[in-house]
Amino acid sequence: MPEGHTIHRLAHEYATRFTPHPRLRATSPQGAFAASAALLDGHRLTATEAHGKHLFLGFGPLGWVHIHLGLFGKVAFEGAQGPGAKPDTVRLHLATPAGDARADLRGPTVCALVTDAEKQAVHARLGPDPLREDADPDRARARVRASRTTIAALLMDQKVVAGVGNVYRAEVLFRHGIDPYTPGREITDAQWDAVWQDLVDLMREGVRLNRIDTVRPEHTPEAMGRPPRKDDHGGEVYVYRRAALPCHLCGDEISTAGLAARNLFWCPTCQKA
DNA sequence: AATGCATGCGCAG
DNA sequence: TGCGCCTGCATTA
Repeated sequence: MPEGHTIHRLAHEYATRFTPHPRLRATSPQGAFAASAALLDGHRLTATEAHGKHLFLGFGPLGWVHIHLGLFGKVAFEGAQGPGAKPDTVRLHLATPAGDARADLRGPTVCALVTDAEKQAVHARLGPDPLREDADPDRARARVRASRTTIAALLMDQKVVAGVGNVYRAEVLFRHGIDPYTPGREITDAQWDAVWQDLVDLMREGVRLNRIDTVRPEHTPEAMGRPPRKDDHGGEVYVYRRAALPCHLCGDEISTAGLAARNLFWCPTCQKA
C-alpha cells in the first residue's frame, strides 16, 4: 500500500528495529538480491531515509539499499514466519542475530545496492516531498504553473511532487474543489499553497496512523447523521474508488475515468472547473 | 483453475 | 498509449 507516507513510516521502522544492532543477518530467499545480501550480511544498518516513494537503507561504507515498492511491494515486520508466509518470495530478509526483529521485503520494483552518487541521482530526479523538512513547495509550484498538463497528472508526476499517489491525488483535489482536468497553469498561487499545505498535513497524519484518512471531522458519517461506512482500503475517503457511489457532500455520483493508465475519481459537482 | 485488479513506473513505439 | 514487471487477494468459472 505504498504512497509516500508508507515509505517514510518504513524508514522509521527499519531504523528503530535494526540500527541498535552491530551485526545483522541479510539474505534473499527469492534470490534476486542474493549477491548483495551476502555482502551486507554481518554488517550494521547505519541510516535510513525516504524521499517520495523511494526508501534507502544505509550500510555505512557498503552503500545504500535502494528500495521502491512499486504497485504491490510490501514489508512485513516480524509476521513472516506464520503458516501463511511464502518465504520463497522474500527479496530481502533482515534480522537481528537473536531473531527478535525481522523484516521481509516482497515484490518490490527496485531493490538494489547503490553508491552515494547513485542515491544522489535518485534525489536529483525527484521533486519536493511534502514529508521532508527540506522540501521546497515553490519548486513544485513553478513546475505546475508552467504546465499545460492537467493538475491530476502533475500531482502524480514524481518530478513535480514526490510521494503523492493515486489516493492522495484524488482526495486532495476533492478537498479543494479542484476539477482534476484543470491545466497546471490555471492553478492559482493560493490554490497551490493550500494544496501543498494540505498534502503536508494529510501525509503526516498518514504516517502517524499508517493509513490514508482524508474525511474532515464534520463530514464523518456520525457528523452527517448517516450510517457508518467501512472502506476496504483502510481509512475514510471522499472519492477514491467510490465510482458511482453518492458523494458524501452533495450526494451526486462520483465519476471515474482512466488517466495515464490509472483510475481517476472525482465528484463532478463539488469539483467544478 | 483462471482471471482481474491494485495506493507504481519505466520503456518502446 | 500500451506493455511488462513484481505479488497477493478477490472474483469468476
